[in-house]
Amino acid sequence: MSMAKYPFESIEKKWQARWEKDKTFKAHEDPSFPKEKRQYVLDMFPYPSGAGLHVGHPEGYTATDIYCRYLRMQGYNVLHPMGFDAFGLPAENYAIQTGTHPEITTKANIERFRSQIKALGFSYDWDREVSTCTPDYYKWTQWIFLQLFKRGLAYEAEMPINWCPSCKTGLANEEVKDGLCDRCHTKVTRKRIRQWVLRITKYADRLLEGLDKLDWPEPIKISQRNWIGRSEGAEVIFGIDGHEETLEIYTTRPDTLFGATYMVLAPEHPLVQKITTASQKPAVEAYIEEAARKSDLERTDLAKEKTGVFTGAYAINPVNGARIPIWISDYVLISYGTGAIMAVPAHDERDWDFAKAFGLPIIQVVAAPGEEGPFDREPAQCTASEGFAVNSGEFNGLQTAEFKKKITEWLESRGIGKKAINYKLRDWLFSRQRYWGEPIPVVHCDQCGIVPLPEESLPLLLPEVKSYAPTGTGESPLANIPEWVNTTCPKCGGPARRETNTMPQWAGSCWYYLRYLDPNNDKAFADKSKIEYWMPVDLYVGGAEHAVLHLLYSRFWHKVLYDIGVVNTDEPFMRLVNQGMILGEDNQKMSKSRGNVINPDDIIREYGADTMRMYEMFMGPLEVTKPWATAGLIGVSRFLEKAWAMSEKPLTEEELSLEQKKILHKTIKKVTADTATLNFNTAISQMMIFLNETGKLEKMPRALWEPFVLLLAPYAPHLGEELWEKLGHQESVSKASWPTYDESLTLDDQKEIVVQVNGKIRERFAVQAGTSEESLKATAMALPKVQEWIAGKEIAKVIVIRDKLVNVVVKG
RNA sequence: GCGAGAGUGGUGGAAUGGCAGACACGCUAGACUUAGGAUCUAGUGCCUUUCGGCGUAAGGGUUCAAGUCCCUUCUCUCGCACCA
Repeated sequence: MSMAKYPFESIEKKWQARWEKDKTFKAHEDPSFPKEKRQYVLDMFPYPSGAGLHVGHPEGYTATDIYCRYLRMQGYNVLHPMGFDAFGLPAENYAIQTGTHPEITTKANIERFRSQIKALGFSYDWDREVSTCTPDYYKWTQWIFLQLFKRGLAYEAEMPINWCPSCKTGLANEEVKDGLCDRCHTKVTRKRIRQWVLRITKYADRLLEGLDKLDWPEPIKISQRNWIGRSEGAEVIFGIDGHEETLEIYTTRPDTLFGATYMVLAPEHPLVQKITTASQKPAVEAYIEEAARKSDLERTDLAKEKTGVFTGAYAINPVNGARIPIWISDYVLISYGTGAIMAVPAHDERDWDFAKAFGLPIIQVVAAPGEEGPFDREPAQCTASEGFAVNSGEFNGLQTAEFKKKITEWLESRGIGKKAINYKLRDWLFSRQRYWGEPIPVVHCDQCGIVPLPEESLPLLLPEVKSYAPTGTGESPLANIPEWVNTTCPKCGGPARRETNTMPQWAGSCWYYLRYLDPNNDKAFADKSKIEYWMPVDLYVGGAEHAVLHLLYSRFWHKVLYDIGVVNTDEPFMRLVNQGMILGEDNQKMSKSRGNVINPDDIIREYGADTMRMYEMFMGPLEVTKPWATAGLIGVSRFLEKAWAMSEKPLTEEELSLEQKKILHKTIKKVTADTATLNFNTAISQMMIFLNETGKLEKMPRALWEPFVLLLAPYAPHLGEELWEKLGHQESVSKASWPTYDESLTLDDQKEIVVQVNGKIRERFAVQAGTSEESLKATAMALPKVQEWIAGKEIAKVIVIRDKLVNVVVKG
């Protein structure tokens, strides 16, 4: 007899319609749930691309969905929303090509995404859906910007920035990877342009410290720490021979001051023009020009030889009065520290390379512990490690750490230096010269300067434009609409011009988790009581690619909102889990060009959403990168068919046998523990074991089947509902209680004891659980096999582990 | 270069320091049936006729006992990358 394919198409359609109609998963701020019985479980919302949902999306979404359904059945009030990160370049680039308004494209894409997501049966509260591109949403993005502005955290600056010639917009440092645009992989160039910048550096320390209390994957925390890149050192002032000006440098190794044999300024350093001697001027100017032309990629190419030019000027080392040449080189960055360094070639790899290239002197000032001189010759190699001081006058012999402290004090007492802290983190370049983003709500007034729009006037709507093409001059297409640009100053009423830059895509996603709390509020971004009720987010699941972008920006905004007093915690996301990437069947990243893309729609059509969901969870641990295998999907599909077939068998009301109770309670225990810890693959495996063991039954006892259906329901929610209904229940299975287990029924009363001789398994025997060590030992020793193996040998000792093993250790 | 993570059957993957390979795919044989990605039964790490031996990237160590802990090396993946 062939097994009937279970009718997933009709079942899934039926329950999706039911959930929608009944608003089964609508979340209410019900005060009867105590704080610890409320959970905010958040997915990273998708950018609704034209390509539709990718198999990667359902992975994280299924994980949180199973977890949420489990929590609800455990008596939690759960907030589980979904929305769309809807501003962004692809829709705008499409608009440039076709003239279709990005809003139209975006809306269509959102429709498609929403229906694809709904087809997977996730238990979102769809009444809370948000899109970052709607005016009622971006009104509050603009409002937050105004709060940043008022606190001096948003400022205008004209500075050289990362410029993507293809996207025709500026990029934040975080959006540049290997010197290429993170989005289109075009080589990033530098461009000097008027920008809006957010003072994230002011929060560097708090962003760093806040990490300690977060339950986040350690690699993500490390990435953020590295990105912030806090370092402690000293600023030291060098005199310049024949000049009034002084040269300030930053170093983390003030203990190597005596080893400074030359200085290097970034080509852009303002002192360069002043100190360059007439004879060096042509060479210096040429070098500066060349450096300016280079892309960041060319400039930071490690493989390349060090380049540089002597300025003709000399600095005076404050510790010993030495007169040392001042060079310029592009290996020194204008944007870090003071844009100038003292070069200690003996103890810094970069300086060493430079000194070798230009024949500059190298003086050893740090010796390894135990190293014996002489120290008066040029060292054979560069070492950055710590040790004790040599060639450092009165400081000779001091350990590195102590020397650092002493010399910093020494410099400080003479007013020529001080302790200093630096960060790699730069302020966040926040403006984009593009159309499809939130307009920045300020005007430029000749009388009043930069004037923020009054909060009551928000949202400042994105106007219609004739052409979406970037001007390429560093201004957005908005600049081409005089009737929009020309306005009046809200302060003095005089003529003023609107800001034509827009915000980056990150702006909307910085705070969307707050809007879900109260998505229709037009008085505030969210009502305080609702923030109190749900925040912070208990579990946040998404891809690791947002390690430093979204997750750092969000934390920054959240801290600002906390400082203003409008949110209740200074961190938004307490626990973070990264789902691993799903590769193609060929073990390569899925991509159109490789032709290995799996479309979720096809899988759902052929196997059903429950199979799709469950297979993605069965593939392996959530956090791990793993390849898709449609062959493996069949195993899950068979399992669900088996479950369906089981439900077709007659139901009995008889008592369970002890064996049946045991497999049931073991299964409840394992599935409960593994679902709570997001170990879905092993939970599914246990459910398979359950069905394998009970599958032979001709009739199904209700007491065995009902709890199993409850366990299955979060994983295969449509089938779960159908099976629950077939059991005679009126209410949704999601309203039922999670089954409990009796610990004593999960334990075996017969144990197999392994007998080893010298650690090798030689025999086994069965025994009542809890049998004493003495008894186990006696039984084991008496076994003929064991006797054979130990014959004629001296017994050194016998290790006995209750319920597990006996290991006889023999000599000879 | 620095940092993080990972290397287990033909495949995806299981294993509080205590039976390596659960579960699933695939494969082999058989049953049942006709064509349903069927289903059911048995088997399936390698070597060996058996006894047994060997096996978790490689090598060493700790331990009665190591996939698991420690050291060295190799390979792969992902971040960061002249930040002084």
